[in-house]
Order: sequence, then structure tokens, then C-alpha cells
Amino acid sequence: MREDGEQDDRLGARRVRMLDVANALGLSRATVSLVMRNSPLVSEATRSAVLVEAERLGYIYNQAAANLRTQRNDLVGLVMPDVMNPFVAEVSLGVQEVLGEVGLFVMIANTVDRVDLQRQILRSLVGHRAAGVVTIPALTSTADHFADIRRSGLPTVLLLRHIDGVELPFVGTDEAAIGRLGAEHLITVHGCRRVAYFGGDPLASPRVGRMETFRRAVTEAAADWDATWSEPLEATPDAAYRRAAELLAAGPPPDGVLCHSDNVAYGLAKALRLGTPDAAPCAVLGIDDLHQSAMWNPSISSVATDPVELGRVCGRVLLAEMGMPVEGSCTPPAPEIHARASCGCH
Amino acid sequence: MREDGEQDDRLGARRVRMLDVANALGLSRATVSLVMRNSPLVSEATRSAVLVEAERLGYIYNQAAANLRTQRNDLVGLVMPDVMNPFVAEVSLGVQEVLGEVGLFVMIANTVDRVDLQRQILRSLVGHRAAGVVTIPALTSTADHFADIRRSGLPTVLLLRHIDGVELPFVGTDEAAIGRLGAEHLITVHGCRRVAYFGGDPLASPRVGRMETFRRAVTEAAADWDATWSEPLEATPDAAYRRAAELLAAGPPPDGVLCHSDNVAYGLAKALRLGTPDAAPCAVLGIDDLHQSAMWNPSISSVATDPVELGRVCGRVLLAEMGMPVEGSCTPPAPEIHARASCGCH
DNA sequence: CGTGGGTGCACCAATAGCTTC
DNA sequence: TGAAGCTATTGGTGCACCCAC
Repeated sequence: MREDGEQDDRLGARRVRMLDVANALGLSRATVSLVMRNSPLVSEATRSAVLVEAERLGYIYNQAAANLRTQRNDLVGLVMPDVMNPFVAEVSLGVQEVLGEVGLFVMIANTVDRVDLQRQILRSLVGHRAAGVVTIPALTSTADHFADIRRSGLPTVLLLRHIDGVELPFVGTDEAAIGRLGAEHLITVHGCRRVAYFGGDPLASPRVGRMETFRRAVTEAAADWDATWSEPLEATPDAAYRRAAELLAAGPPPDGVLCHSDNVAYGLAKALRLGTPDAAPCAVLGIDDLHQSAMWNPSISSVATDPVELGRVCGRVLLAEMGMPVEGSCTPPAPEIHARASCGCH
Repeated sequence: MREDGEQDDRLGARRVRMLDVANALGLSRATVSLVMRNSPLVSEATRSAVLVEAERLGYIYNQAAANLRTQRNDLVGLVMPDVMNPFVAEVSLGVQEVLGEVGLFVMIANTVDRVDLQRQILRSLVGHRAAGVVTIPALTSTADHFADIRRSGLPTVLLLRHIDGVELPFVGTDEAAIGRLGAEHLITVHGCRRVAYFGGDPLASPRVGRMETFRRAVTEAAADWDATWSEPLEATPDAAYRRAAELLAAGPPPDGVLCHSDNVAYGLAKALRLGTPDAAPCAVLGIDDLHQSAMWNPSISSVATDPVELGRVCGRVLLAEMGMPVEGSCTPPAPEIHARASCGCH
């Protein structure tokens, strides 16, 4: 029987285990375990003795081993296609707020919108027996990219992008309301006569739903629809700027544009600013109302979707999925117009 | 001996283990293990039989158990004070790029700049035996907030904010060069006569180093130093805007301002824009050159620190710390001026 | 004869190193 | 020699049980 209790402080010394702490005090592993978990089943004297000795030996609790035994884990993965998009950051705030309250631990993984990476990350999360996942699926995701995770039973919430054939809980914005509000504001309030829906990826995206009601409302109001400006487009400011600059060079823009997101509106705003100085005014409306949109120049008017609250809702839906008690709404907030300068309101 | 090989597909069916797959085929666990790890030690026939059966049974590899045995893990934590800051997103891109190449798996945790949360997250990462950590310490961090992680031996890289008494590898920007370049550009190129360093938290922050050389250069050039505008300030656009609006209401601004970061410059730019229309021009220079700064109006001139490359450097330093081979530079890139409109260059 | 305080051991799901055919 | 098996090991947890007041 080797004496394991005595550890030295040399670099590379063998890692201290719970057993070492127990041996050093002549106790059993079970007792030390109870202390580490703050169980009331152990006397105050023993508890403090254990804590002191653990500290002295430099013992570090191995959560991974505990998780293996209990089949539980407190890590929730946020699997997101683009961490550069501020929308993602705002959502993460909400998720963290709700899940942090019940002791869950949120971390963000970046798929860079690549399905292979997304698959690898999801597999890894399943393999690590994470507590849950909230994800905005990569654009080209199909049902079988989620086969693994569905079969694993890992509680999962899909955000924003719905995928055909995947029956996982879904949290999304009210696309119909967004389209309607956008059309209303541009046409009724600003009297636009030729409008477009600018940007947004063609696939697995809220674009379809938003554009549908938007376009219907436009038709009903007898305004013109600009199909060229309404072609799909990657939802980044860069892509939006390039496309808008191109279209502006070819001719005058519509007089009202609903952008797929504020992120897209930023690019359009830049293109309009650098375009011909005395061009006819173009009312620009974003979607989301990201935090920084008020800071922009011109300040961006937007159909607010409240991304932080959207994150909270995801958190709550995930809790429900995990069979935990939930307080607060599990329904995304209703979108509303936040009018600023870019549409001409201020 | 219970037959474990036959699993049904009911919800809640017992989780399939490696042993179940082995039993179903009359093989040993070890063989299945080799297959799952793509070992060449197993025949092609056996390998495919195992894969097919694993798929059929819905077996999911338990990475956590494997990690326990091998004492290894592929998760690297990015522990960041504010995921709303685009700087963090850019850094994460670089870290992920470098670490992803060697099969490491990066996730971002948000401390919201709270030391208690930071401590909890670091403990959790240590407890989960993560492969490594890259962190921008929370503002009020002290050496003993890092005692746990230091003792644990978990490879850790500190980014940007140095902490007294913590001898962990540190990656930071060249503050002296930043201060010097900033002063040079404002004073020599634009002829500013009264300048300030705007924003940045007072503690554990690059502010001190940057301001020192900046101020010295200003003095040497016999320009005036505006102490009021140079008071410390939380590094968010909101805080910057509020402070700047306040100061502008009280009197004219300096004619040249070096902002602690682009994030701060955004707020100042808004305040200047909303200020008196015929005020004397104020040259604004940010620091970092975030991706979106080119999109801003006015486009933000900046002392570029290349956050993505900074992230790559962190990744490489971490690899070195983990004893892995490293290719590429472990030194942060030299800062350089990216001149745009906000300082008056375009 | 409870009961507070603590022990012993099977178990979680894999891997490593050695043996065997 | 190539393929597979055996068994100890990883660091904890849950539970049945035990002992002494």
C-alpha cells in the first residue's frame, strides 16, 4: 500500500484525487464527496477539516467524473452561425440570463454557417452529454443534420430558422406581423410607392415568411414591387453594401426598403450615403432593432423583434424541454416599429 | 445474463452503450472502441459491421467517459467580459481558426465583466478539465481570482488586460506604439492643438499604457492636453455617447481625440453629429479598427490592432502552453493607422 | 430503538496495456 | 503478424448498511 496522502508541490506532481484527501484524514471517499457537494449529512467539524485539507493538497474537484456518474451536466451550448452578427450576442444575453438563474452554464459555439462544422459541434455536445442546446441552424441544414441530436434526446431549441421535417421546439419571430408592420410603415406613414425587401438568405430563413405578407400588403396598397432589389442576399453589412452600391449605380433605388435585418440595413445605409448626393430619398427600415442601431448614422428605424427577449424565450423553452419549472413567457414578443431617422421619421 | 443487444426505439429507452454494440455483434468492447476511434488495428469487415450496428442501435459515443480515462479534453474556453463588444467576436474568429486546425473545439463564455461569474466559469472549466482557456480578465480581477486556475495547471492565456502578480502568458497590444501612432496622426498629420484620450476603464486595462506614450508625445509636440475629456469611462458606445454629449454641452471639444477603442469612437461620433452644426471640426481616431468601422458614418479612422490576428496569436500561445507544435507568429501584430473619414483624412 | 455520522462497494462508459489465438 | 480479448483504471456518485450513542 503506497502512501498517497503526501503530495509535494513540484510541477508535474500527480494530480490530487478525492481519495488522497480522504486518506490524508483517515476518512472515506464518500465522506469527502459529501463535503464537496455541500451535503448536510456531514458534521461541521469533519466538513471544515476536509475543506482545509483539500485546500492544502491543492485538490480540484473533477466535475467531468461526477457528470459521468450522475448522467447530468450543467453546460448548455449556444450553436450559432455567425458570432460577428450582433443579433447573436443579444440573444445570448437573454439565454444566459434565464439559464444562469437555475445554475446552468452557457457557452457559445460558432459554426460559421457551415453544416459540417455544425454537425461536428452538435456531435461534440451530444458526446459531452450537454444539458441542452439552443441553435440557429446553419443555412443549408437539412433534417438529417439533426438526426443525431434528435435521437440522442438532448433537449434542443431551434431559433429563427425552421427546418422541414425536424420536430424540435422552435422559437421564431412573427414573420407575418413583421412583413405587415413594415409595409404599413413604409406605405401608409411614408407614402412610398415603389418598395422592396432587401437581403436575407433564400433558404431555411425567415425571409420567405416576411416577404410573403410584406409583398401581399404592398400589392393591396397598389404600390410597386421592385423585384431586382428584392433578390436574396447574404445577411451581412458587407454583402448588403456591395449589392446596394451595384444597384444604385444601375439606377435609382425604390423609395421604400424593408431590410431583412438591421445588419443588412447598415450596408444599405452606407451605399445610399455614398451614392449620388441629390438622389430621391429612400426610406430604409431594418428588422430586429439591434442595440447599436440607435447609434448608427442615420439612426436605423426598425421593426423591433427584441433579440434579448427572444433569447430569454429560448431559455425558457429549453427549460420546459428539460422538464424543469418555467416562469415567464414562452412566446416570442410581438414585433413593433421603432421609428428613427433612416426611414425619415426623425 | 440479460440480453442488452436488443433495444427498442421507444422514447426513454435505456441509453445504448459501447457494450451493447459489442454484445449485439459478439465482439468485445475493446474492438468497438477501436472502431470508434478509427484505429487501423481492426479489419475493414469488422469495422463496417460495427458502424452499421452502432447506427442501427442509435449508439452515441460518450466523449465525456473517454475524456475521463484519457485525461484529455478538446474543449477550449474563451472567457470574455462582454460578448456585445465586436472586438470579442473578432478575436474569437482568430482563436477558432488556429485551434480548430488541430481539432480543438472553442466555445465562448460571457462573464459580463463580473468577477464572481468569471470565477465560477473558470472553476467550471477547470472542473471539466478543459484543454485550455483564453481570457480577457474581468476589470476588477485580482491575482487571487486566478489562483484556482494557476494551481490547476490548466493552460491559460491572458488577453489584453494584464493582472499584477499573475504570471500567466499574456497577449496584448503594443500600447506604446498605439499611443505614439495616435499622437503622430492627430498632431503631425492633422495639426491638432488640443487633444484628449477618450474612454477606457481605469483599472487593469490597456488605457494606462496607451495614454502614457500618447500624452508624452502630445507634450513633446507642445500641444494641449484636455484632462476633462481624458477621464476614464466604461468602454461601450452608450457610455461614450452620454459622456461626450454632456461634455459637448459644456463647451467645445478638443480638436483631436484618440478613443480607447472603436467601440468608444462610435459613441463619440454620434454625439459630435448631434452637437452644434457649425462647431469646430474634431478629428476622431479609434483604436482596433473593428470590421464594422469602415461601415460607419463617418467611417472611423483607427489605430488598427488586428483583433483577428490577435486571436490567432492567443491560439498559438495557448498551443505552445499545451506543449503542442506551433506554426506562425506568437507576437501580436504591430499596430498601424487606418485612416478614414472620422479624422478628416477622406 | 432510533438516528446522526460515516463506510463499502457496485456503477458510470469509456481507454490502455498486455495476453492470446 | 494481424485481429481480438481480458482486466485494471479513470474519479467520482448512489445506496445499502453499519456502528455507537
